[in-house]
Formats: sequence, C-alpha cells, structure tokens
Amino acid sequence: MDISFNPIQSIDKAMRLLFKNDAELSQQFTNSFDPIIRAADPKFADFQANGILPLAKKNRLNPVQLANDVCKKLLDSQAIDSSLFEISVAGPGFINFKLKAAYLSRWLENFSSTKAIQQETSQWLNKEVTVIDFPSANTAKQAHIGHLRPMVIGESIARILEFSGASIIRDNHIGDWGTNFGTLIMILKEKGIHVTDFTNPAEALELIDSLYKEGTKLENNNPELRNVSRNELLKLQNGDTENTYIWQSIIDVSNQAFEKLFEQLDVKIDYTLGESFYKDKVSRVYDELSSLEIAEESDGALVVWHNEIKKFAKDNKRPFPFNIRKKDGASNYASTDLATILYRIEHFKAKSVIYLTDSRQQDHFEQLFLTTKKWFQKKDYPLPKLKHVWWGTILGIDNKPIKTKSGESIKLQSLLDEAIERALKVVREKNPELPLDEQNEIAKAVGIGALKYVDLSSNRTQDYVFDWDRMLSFDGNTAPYLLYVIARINSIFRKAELNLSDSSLSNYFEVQSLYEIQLARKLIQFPITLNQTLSDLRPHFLSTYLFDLAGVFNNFYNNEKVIDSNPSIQQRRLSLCHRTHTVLSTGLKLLGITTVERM
RNA sequence: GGGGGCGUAGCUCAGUUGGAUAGAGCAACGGUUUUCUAAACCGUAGGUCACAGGUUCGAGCCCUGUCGCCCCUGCCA
Repeated sequence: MDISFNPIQSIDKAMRLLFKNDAELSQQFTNSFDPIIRAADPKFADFQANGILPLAKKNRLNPVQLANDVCKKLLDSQAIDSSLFEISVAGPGFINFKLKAAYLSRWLENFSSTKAIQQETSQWLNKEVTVIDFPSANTAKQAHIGHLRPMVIGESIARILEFSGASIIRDNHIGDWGTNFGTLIMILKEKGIHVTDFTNPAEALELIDSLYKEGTKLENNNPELRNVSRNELLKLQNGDTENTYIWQSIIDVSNQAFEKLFEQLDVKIDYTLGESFYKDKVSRVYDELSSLEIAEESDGALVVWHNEIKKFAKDNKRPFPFNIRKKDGASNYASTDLATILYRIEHFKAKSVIYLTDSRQQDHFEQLFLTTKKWFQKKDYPLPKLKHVWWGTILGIDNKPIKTKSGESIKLQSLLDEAIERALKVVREKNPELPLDEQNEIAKAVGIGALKYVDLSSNRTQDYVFDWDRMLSFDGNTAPYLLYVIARINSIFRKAELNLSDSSLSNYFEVQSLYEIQLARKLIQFPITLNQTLSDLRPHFLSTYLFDLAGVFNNFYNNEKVIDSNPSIQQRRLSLCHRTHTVLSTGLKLLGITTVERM
C-alpha cells in the first residue's frame, strides 16, 4: 500500500477494490459500493467508513456483523496493510481506521516541505484556465470597508486555486463607465478644477469623491445642471477629446489609489479591464441574443426571460427579466457582463470563471449564467464553468452594517491604519526591547493579518460582527495566535542554532510519544482540509484547521521539551516543529497573511 | 407576493455535506512557570441546536408548516 497524500483516497480505493474482487462480496452485493470515508473524531480514530450501515440496511443484514466480515477480509486480502492501519468495528457498524506510527512517519517524510505538498495539490485542477473576477471596485470613489471582503476573500481564493493547480487570471472588472462621470465632468468644469493638477492619487480621489457629492447636490437644487451633466456624459460617450481626457485622468487616479491599497493588502491583479473596455463589444451581444430569439423587447428595453425559473418567468406576478439593454439604448452591467464572458472564453480561453461579489447580486448572476448557457449552446461556444462566490455583510456591535459614528462608511485606508496602530501598541507593550523598525514590521503583519483573518475565519455566506478587541486578541481563533506559534517555532530553531531549511530536517523519523503522535495526526489532515476548502471555496475551513493545529502544537510544546540532551529525541521533535511550521506558514500564505520571524 | 441567507452556551462563532456522548474562543471560577516566547497550557461550569410535525438504523444538518431577524425583487453596479 502506498503512503498516499490523502489517506482517505487509499482507504476508499482499497474498500472498493475489495468489494469488486472478493468472490463472496461481489456476488452478494452486485451494485457498486460507496464506503463513505470521513475524517473521524480523533478520540475514536483518524478515519471511518460509514458505508456499511446503509449497505446492511438495504440487504437486511446485521450491520455490525457485516462490518466485522468486511474488516476481516480487508486484513486477510491485504487490501489494508496492517502495519500502516489499525482497523476496528465500532458503534452501530462503522469501520474505524487509525493510522499507525509507521504511516504517520512515512507521510511526514514524503510531504515535508511546501514544495512536496504542492507537487500533490497542483495535480488537482490540472492547469485549468480560471478567470477570477475580483475585487472589481467602483472607480471615482474612495475605497471603504465594503471593499475589504472582495480583496481579502478574493486574494485567498485565488491563492488556493493556484496552489491546487489552476492557471489563474485575476481580472479586476472595475465599474468605470457609469452615469456618475457626467456629473463629475460637469462639476470639475463648473469649479474650474484641472485634472492636470492632480499629484497625490489618494488625495485626488478624496477630492473627486467629495466633488461628486457636491455635484449631485447642485443638480438636485438646480435641474438645469442635470441637463449639463447629461450632455457631458453624452459627449464622453461620443468620444469628445476633452471629456475623454478628464475621464481617463479620473480612472488613472482611481486605479493608482487602489493600487496602493492592493499593495498594503498584498493583493495581486493581472488585468484591469473595466466596463469601458467592453463598450464596443456589447452590440455583438445584442445582435446574437436577438437573432437567436433569446432576448426580446419589453417596455422598450431588451430583456431575457427564463420561463423555467418561476421568479424570472415572463408570466410571473412581478416580472423580473434580465435587462440587457436599457430603454434609452444604453448598456448596463448585464450587457457588459455578457460581453465579458465572451471575451474571457475567446481571448483568455477560460474554462472556468469565478465571480466574487456580496450576497445581494445572487439574482443577477443566476440570470447571467442562465442566459450565457442558452446563448453559448446555440452558438456552440465552449461553455465555461460559472461560479458565483458571495459573502455577507460586516456588522457593527449593534448588529447593523458597520458605519462611522456620523453614519458614513468607514474608509478602508483608515481601517488599515487603525489595525496597524492598535497592533503596534500591543507589540510595544509586549516586546519593548525589539528594534523600532522590527516593531513596525510586526505591527503591520499582525494588524493587517488580524483584519484579514477575521474576514476569512467565519463562514463567508454569513454576516459577521466586527470587533477590534477580539480580532487582535492573542487568545482564540485569531491571526496573532497563529502568528505567535510560528514565532515560537522560529525561536526554538534560533536556540537550537539550526536553520529551518537544514536538510537534516527532511529525513525520516519515527513519531513516538502521545503528544508527538497527536501532532502528526493533525498534520496529516492538511490535504483533506485543503480539498474541502477548495471544493466549496470557503477559506474558513482552512482557518479552523490552522487554529486546531496551533492548539495541538501548543499542547505538544507545553508537554514535550524540544531541545533535549538526547540528540535523537531532539532531532525528531525539531522535525515535527519544522513540519508544523511548513503547514502553518503554507496555510497562512494561502489565506494571504504575512508571517513574522519574531513577535 | 416571490426569492436568498440566518436562528446552536450569557457573547462571538464552528459543526468534515445524514454518523458515535453537539464543539471552540471570550467572559466566570480554579490550577500550571528555577525549563525552548505565560502573547501559552490544563481543568470546572455553561445546551429543549427558534418551535411543531415528518422521512430513517441514525437529524443541528434533509422535507412540510409556524415564528423571528437581515438582504434582494425592471432598466445603479
């Protein structure tokens, strides 16, 4: 039997083969058998097969007796190697699989580094070309707390997909072609502000933001101005040189300001193709969907009905069509999103497209995907996998969407600054002797890490309550707690005067004590966690695991002395520290969190 | 009206896709350090899984109904 990266796969395979090859079993149970292998509660075993129970039920057999028979056959046929697994029947008819020290030790030898682990995980997605649509912020507006989740969740998911072998294209689909530009151009001209005066992007964006608010206010008081704005927008859309220049300058400023935030949050972007990029590509969408009779006119607009879905059906009491061209003939985000999918398959050859937005856009994407399927099928275009990854709202302590005291949305930059500032305060308190620049570096990693981790550690489809004290606490499921474990491990290696990259650490060693074995068993769960995280694109599965692992490690750390006079004991415990470091730092990296040497 | 999400310990959240006696952290109480970072660890206490039915060997999870909260629901994205 191989020492496989994911033991569930070996057990599953062994059991299926037994049912296929064993004369008695194959005769008695002619249909294919699903062993249903799951990770077990560690107090019972590492894995358990649940599949015997439904099988016994279906065939009116005693489940415990059947489980015992299967168990015996697994050992007799050597489908399960008894030197690697301890198997037993438990409860109403589960088969428990406990990994023996030999399995644990061999696994830790085979998958000792991030590179070795990635060699396995990178086969999962087979270089599938995947466009990930994030963080897709608005332009001409300052980033606020609402932009945090798309950046944090998007970056993490992109990293997880990449680590799992996808060929990732990060496409920042910005909203750069809205009606707000008419108002902006109007007010800039009205006040005689020249975009050439812009120097600092963040400041310029703040100005633009406030000018927009001023502009809409003026329009409300003076309807004449609304016509002026509308006219400026029309000129922009018709390619007027001056307005195009102003528009482009605003976009540039906006992108530069966001770029600065991406840098601080360690977000990487491959392309920034906004809605304006697709403005000359929407007519093909109208033409094709019209001539295929997928789209039709309704109240002057061009819309798509999906009669198979009640809420999108034409005869629904409250009609809710997919509006792909407004009645004034202008495009909207449905039109550009459709043009974008086409571009992504034709230009990027995308096999999969993943959209990241908040929960409120679920209907839009359901309609978008339905429309795309019908359209691509009729045209024989290759249909990519389409997935909408969405999340809930960040709430304040009052359980309402978080706002400043004056009721405005919190600026993202001030949020980051506050996180770092709060972290710095704690670092100074705990470690005043560290050099100042290192204190600052730690504060940055811990502060930003805490902010990101809190966003990733709860189930993304739920709202969560934002609480500074909790996220920066060093107890509980937080970034500081995890980063501290890494710092402790680094400290041990400094004391042992050994480098974490020392080749002796990747050698075979036999786990022995209770705490060593507990830690090894937890480490081996990493592929299962990662696989689960990937299948649902929910990073909190990974963070929960890392928190558990950190707890098991701390237990080991508190009970077993690593630096030991016996060199073989010290060697194997250092190796376990090294593996923990590998898994923790790999996991945190996949969450987009920067680790520190000391804290 | 329709749709989506949610309801689990005082608080904040998990719960491996239907498995064994429902778990963490915080807060409360008690304990552990001449020893690798105590920013740690261990223990105690805390539950009618909103409520009522149903499906089955087995339900926090699936189905039906009820109650409550949040969000979306034709030309913003």
